[in-house]
Amino acid sequence: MSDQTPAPKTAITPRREQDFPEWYQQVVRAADMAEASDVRGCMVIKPWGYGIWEAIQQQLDRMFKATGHKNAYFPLFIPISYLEKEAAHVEGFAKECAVVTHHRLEVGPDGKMRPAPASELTEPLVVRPTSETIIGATYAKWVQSYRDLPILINQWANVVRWEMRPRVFLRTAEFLWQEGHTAHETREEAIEETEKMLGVYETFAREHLAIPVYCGEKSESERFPGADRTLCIEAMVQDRKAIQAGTSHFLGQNFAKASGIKFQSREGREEFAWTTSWGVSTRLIGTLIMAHADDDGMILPPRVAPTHVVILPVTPKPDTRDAVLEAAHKLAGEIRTQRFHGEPVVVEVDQRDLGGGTKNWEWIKKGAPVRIEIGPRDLAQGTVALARRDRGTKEKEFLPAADLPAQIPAILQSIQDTLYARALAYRDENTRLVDSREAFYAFFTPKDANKPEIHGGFARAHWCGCGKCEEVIKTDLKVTIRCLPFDAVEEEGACVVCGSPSKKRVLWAKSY
RNA sequence: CGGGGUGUAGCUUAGCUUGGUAGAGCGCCUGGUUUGGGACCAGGAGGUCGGAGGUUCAAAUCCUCUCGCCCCGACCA
Repeated sequence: MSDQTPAPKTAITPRREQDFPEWYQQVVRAADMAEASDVRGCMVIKPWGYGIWEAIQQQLDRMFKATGHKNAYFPLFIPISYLEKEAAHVEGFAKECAVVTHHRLEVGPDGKMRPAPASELTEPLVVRPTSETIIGATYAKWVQSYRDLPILINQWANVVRWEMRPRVFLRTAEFLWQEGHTAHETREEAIEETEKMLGVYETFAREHLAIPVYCGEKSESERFPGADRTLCIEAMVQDRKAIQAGTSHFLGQNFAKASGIKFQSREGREEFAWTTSWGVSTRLIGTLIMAHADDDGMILPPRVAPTHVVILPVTPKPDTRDAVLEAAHKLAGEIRTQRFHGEPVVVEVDQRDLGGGTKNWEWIKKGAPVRIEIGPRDLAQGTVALARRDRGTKEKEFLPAADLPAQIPAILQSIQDTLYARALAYRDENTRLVDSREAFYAFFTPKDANKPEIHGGFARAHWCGCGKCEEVIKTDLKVTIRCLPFDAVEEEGACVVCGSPSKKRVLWAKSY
């Protein structure tokens, strides 16, 4: 470090290129989004983080409703026997289940609380790691005729997966998500549903989260336990790793057979339903952070920001204080009459008794899209100072206060667009066509093995389709096939691992 | 669960090798000076040094056990 010119001071230490995982944690902390709890692997989502989740929820929910889905709620506890019904499913989730075995506590001989031996459950309950089985068992009761189909239901819930190595938002033992579960009369209809919901996720990621994603299908080894096909959206974040941002599964008749979702068809035959499931989780918040934040903290796409505009009254002298505050609230009121994508613009006047600089930096670190300062001089001149989080922290523009409210929606959209363009450019710069094994290994090998720099990215390379080649790469480089992208064109090629012929390129990357 | 590391105030940590029962910075509280900016000065609150046992006149410091956390692996939205 000593031989370098000092980098400009940033709000977050370390910077991204110094230590990305640590930077991530510091951004979460500086933005006051969440913190680790006393329960291992579980996080407390604080108001600013939860506000982002609420925005995600609200907007996705609207999209689900628009595609014909309704919300419902199913039990948190799943009888262990349900999980056993689908072989691949048990296999996939058994190792990470929290299990309830008792229903009462008592004081033991050592004076400490313990589960009362007499209260042991005849059948242990699993805390849902996902709800296919219990929802399947319920649907089985609901469905008798083809006229009962389709069932199009979504659930907003928490799930528990006992992960070994938790990371705030990205991998926690308990997390919040939505899981859609649908049942259909035909295979074609279920596949159409699976693809439609992936499309919803893609649109949401692009338009709301300002994150470009690749849509595609998982290879067999990465498929959801029990699914026939797993579709996904894959995003690139700033350490050039991939993160699965959403999945949509075509479950075939696997769960219908396991749960007994049968119906009498139009022809009078008894048939099994075709089911799907699809979900996104609080992991999206982690994805947002890693995709957009910079060395001064979070940068929120306006569409999912809990607060769009923060007004910071500058009150240096007691005699002008009241006038400044009044003007600030008046401006806030005017901006609130504006709409951004159909919703009122959310404005907060921060008049806490703290130094102006402190407050300004707090909002920078939280990633509020727009900060507006209004002080005595502005009052005299009829201006305000506007700062955008997608520009430099010191950059501010003095604008006539009267015209400002009407311009806010356009400014927010401009920030939204800038973030998307930036993320897209970054992803495209770091996505390569790779055609040889040597080039592939070189692409994914850091120059300094002891302290790996940010390297690699997405490689679009040919693959013969066999699991063995996939495994070799995973073992050697920790690189996996993220998906078989839908946009892949047919071309003659050779598998980068074994050289066998291949018709299409797949997407390879290190991943979260 | 395997390998490595670590545990001192809310956070970051000094002290531990050479035992003498804690020191700093940030944050917090109070007062004052400041004010288009993460300010300054003064005063103050806050720690049974992860826990249990042992050695000793005396343990944050030495020994034993135990628990938590972090990193690397296996697993994952």
